[in-house]
Amino acid sequence: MLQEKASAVTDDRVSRVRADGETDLLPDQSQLGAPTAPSAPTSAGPDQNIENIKVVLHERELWKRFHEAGTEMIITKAGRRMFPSYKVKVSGMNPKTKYILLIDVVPADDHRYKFCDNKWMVAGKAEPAMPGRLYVHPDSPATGAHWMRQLVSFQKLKLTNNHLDPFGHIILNSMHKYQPRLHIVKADENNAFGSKNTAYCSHVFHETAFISVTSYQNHKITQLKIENNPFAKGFRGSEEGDLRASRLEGKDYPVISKNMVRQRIISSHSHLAGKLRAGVLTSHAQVLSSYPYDTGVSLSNLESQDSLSNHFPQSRDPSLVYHCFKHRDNSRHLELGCKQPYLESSSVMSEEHFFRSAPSYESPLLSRPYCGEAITAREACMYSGMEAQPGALPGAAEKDERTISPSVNCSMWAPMQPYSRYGVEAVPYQPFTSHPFSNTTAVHPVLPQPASAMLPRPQADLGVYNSAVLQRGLPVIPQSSSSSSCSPVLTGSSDVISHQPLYHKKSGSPLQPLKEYSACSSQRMMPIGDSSHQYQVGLSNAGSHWTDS
DNA sequence: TCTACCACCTG
DNA sequence: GCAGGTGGTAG
Repeated sequence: MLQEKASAVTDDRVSRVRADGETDLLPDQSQLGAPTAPSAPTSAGPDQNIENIKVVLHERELWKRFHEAGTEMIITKAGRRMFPSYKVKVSGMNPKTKYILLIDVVPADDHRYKFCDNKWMVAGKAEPAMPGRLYVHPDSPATGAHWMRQLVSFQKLKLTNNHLDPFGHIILNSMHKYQPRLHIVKADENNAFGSKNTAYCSHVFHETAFISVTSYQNHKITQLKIENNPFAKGFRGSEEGDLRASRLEGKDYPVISKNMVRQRIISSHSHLAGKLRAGVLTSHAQVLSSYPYDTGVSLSNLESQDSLSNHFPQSRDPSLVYHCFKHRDNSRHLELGCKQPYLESSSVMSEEHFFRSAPSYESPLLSRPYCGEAITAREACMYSGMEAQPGALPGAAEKDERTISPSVNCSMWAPMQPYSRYGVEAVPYQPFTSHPFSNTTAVHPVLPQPASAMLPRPQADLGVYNSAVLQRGLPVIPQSSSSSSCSPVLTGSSDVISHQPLYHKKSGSPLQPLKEYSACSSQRMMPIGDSSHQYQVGLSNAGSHWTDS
């Protein structure tokens, strides 16, 4: 089900994940001017060659076209797919090793934007981050051979602005900038990760960054979508799609849409105003400089190309950053049963400041009291084990190369930081004290009640696999158009949280993947389909900088 | 700014 | 024929 036919990806840039640890590896430090040496992905351990994995973004040229115009992604209550779709070509995997591929979408910065004068501008502080969720590829876990055989498509991933989304879609705030990230996790013997020697790599393609909107702001983006998205074909064939609009209104002549009128007016006004003000058209310079998290690192060679042309205020550099981590912790067995067991969703809210600063999020879903420690914990990660349930996932057997996860229960929970912050504050190869995806240095054992337990929906229980994990886990701040990171080794702090059940399930509510819900008569459960692959991640907020609004 | 609905389209 | 993905539009 994944993937459409594999197609050439020659135009895509290969992520610089190099086994030899060459320049492709761009640890944070290097970006910050620190010594780069040690950043080589820790290839510690036998068969830990996850750092050799290369990922090429499919249709990179298309992504770049969008990026240059300032990519916008529609978010709706029901969930909207991304276009272009996130598809990658993976190579360098061990054909027989099982991997889990997942995506998370993290804030690119802590700003809220507005589309003004035909360009995006910072419009204030970002809203508190939405509950972080992960989208685990439906084929996970699968062997390297499986992943490398064809394109890996995440086209079914959906974005929503519904804070209480019951479908497991990735929740975002409108008018905020986000950065999707791909994570490749080496599944352990139980088709999960978190146990000893678990390693993962993260890949960030900066051209996939976007601003979430409820309706398109930039007409260029609208046109790019119409021109390239097959589902929007009905809007093609006439001057800027106006003819179709006309037809919809029962007219034979083109009708100029509000959007176009607005943009045309804005455009001309901007053009004029710019000339009047400075004698030249406005540039993005001021916007660029407004980024607090701009590392100020030299926008190197690789990146500047798009940062200059991008309509987004750029906060980082487009080159490829690579980071690898290896989870050493033996103490805990963190399982991600993508195919089988879906993890119960963990609480989305993990930080006290979140509640203080963002009361609006205190929905019934999230308002459960947390224990003090949990509240203060900024980087808590949680893992909880669960009974194996082999074969629970229908259809799993059909996939020859994939294995059924005997048991799963994994949940990570930590605050999310704006993506770009990593470049500024994160320490690249800092040993993980918690989850592989977490780059936090401190993990607090206490966890809040899972908000998911109160979710009135099916996927609330699903794998929620907190991504804060991922968020924190990606230390790197890619300053390049694409970046990768491999985890050094997780230093076993996972057990710190391991003894704490992440979920407090209602009795009778099995911790299973949503997929199974369809076959399960358990209350609150209902079939959801693909969305089950989207996991809730920990809350994303991280710091005081999110506190506002 | 956001939502629900629409006609049109793909698969 | 159907389910579901599109952007446009009214409100």
